[in-house]
Amino acid sequence: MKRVPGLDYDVLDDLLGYSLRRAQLAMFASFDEATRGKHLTPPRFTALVVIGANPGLSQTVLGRVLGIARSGAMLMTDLLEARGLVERRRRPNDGRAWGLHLTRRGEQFVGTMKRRVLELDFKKAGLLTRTERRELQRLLEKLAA
Amino acid sequence: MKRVPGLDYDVLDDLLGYSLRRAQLAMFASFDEATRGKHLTPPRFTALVVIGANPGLSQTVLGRVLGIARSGAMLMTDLLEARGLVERRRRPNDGRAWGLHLTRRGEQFVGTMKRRVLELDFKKAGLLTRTERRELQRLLEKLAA
DNA sequence: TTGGTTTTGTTATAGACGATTACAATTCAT
DNA sequence: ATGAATTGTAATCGTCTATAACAAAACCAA
Repeated sequence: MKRVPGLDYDVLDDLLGYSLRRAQLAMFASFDEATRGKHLTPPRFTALVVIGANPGLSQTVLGRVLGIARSGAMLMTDLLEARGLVERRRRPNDGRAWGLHLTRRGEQFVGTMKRRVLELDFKKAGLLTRTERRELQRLLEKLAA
Repeated sequence: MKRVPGLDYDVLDDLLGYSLRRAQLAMFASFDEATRGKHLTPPRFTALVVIGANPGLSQTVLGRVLGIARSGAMLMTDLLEARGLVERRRRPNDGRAWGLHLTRRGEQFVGTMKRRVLELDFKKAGLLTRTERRELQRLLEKLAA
């Protein structure tokens, strides 16, 4: 979302929320570049990473992580399962919930994507010095808390 | 999107893009509080502010500001017009494009909303010192450039 | 144990939002 | 003057999300 030259943005330039949105769009472009052609989106990437780091978690928890309803987490799981990246396994102690796991192929895929996303994220953040980056992350954390 | 306790977020915690998203959600909550019951969204608010500050702009330019297609800018305009906040006026020198303007009611509404959104935005940003806020905005601008 | 409550996954449905495509009217350029 | 570009519009589609309802399983309280 390039700034339109010669346009008065009025109060928007004073809003932290708007600055955040603009910066986020810039980072989203990096994510896009890192995942081009892989049919990934930030939520899908988040899901894969979290499942990889927390094998066996339920769809309900996945929904909570992503901030969406259970039904949405289920559709997401369907998609990732259809692509052979994730599988549902029965839980021994709970017949209701599935446990989500990465398949071997999923693990390999996520590994590659993590590297590429990290790389591009750091490249874009390369506009900042290391000190600035750390400071930025600290301030953002403070806001989100 | 509250953090799920006891969950491993893996590489997500190292990604600037993810920190930005979390911070943005926090700010979005403020926006929500400021505009509760007014049927506003960030894009609608942006449209109203920009039309107010640049009377006579075209739907094409509005779309460019919002980062959406012309057809979407048109639907947005339809909505705001139906609510009596915006009106299309014929342009003397260009029979194709409409000029967008706030109605009197629109101006009043936007004025109130600007004050409230600014107020809540600053309140949320009150977690930061004035220096921190300025620094944060500077770093975000640098990223988005 | 039993009977009510809660949790989980699932299905169905609807709505918001944006993209793409195609088209007519107008303007622009050469 | 005529072909190209711009603008608004309409129609259609896809993606993502929410809500509501339901069955199966687990939990809990007496």
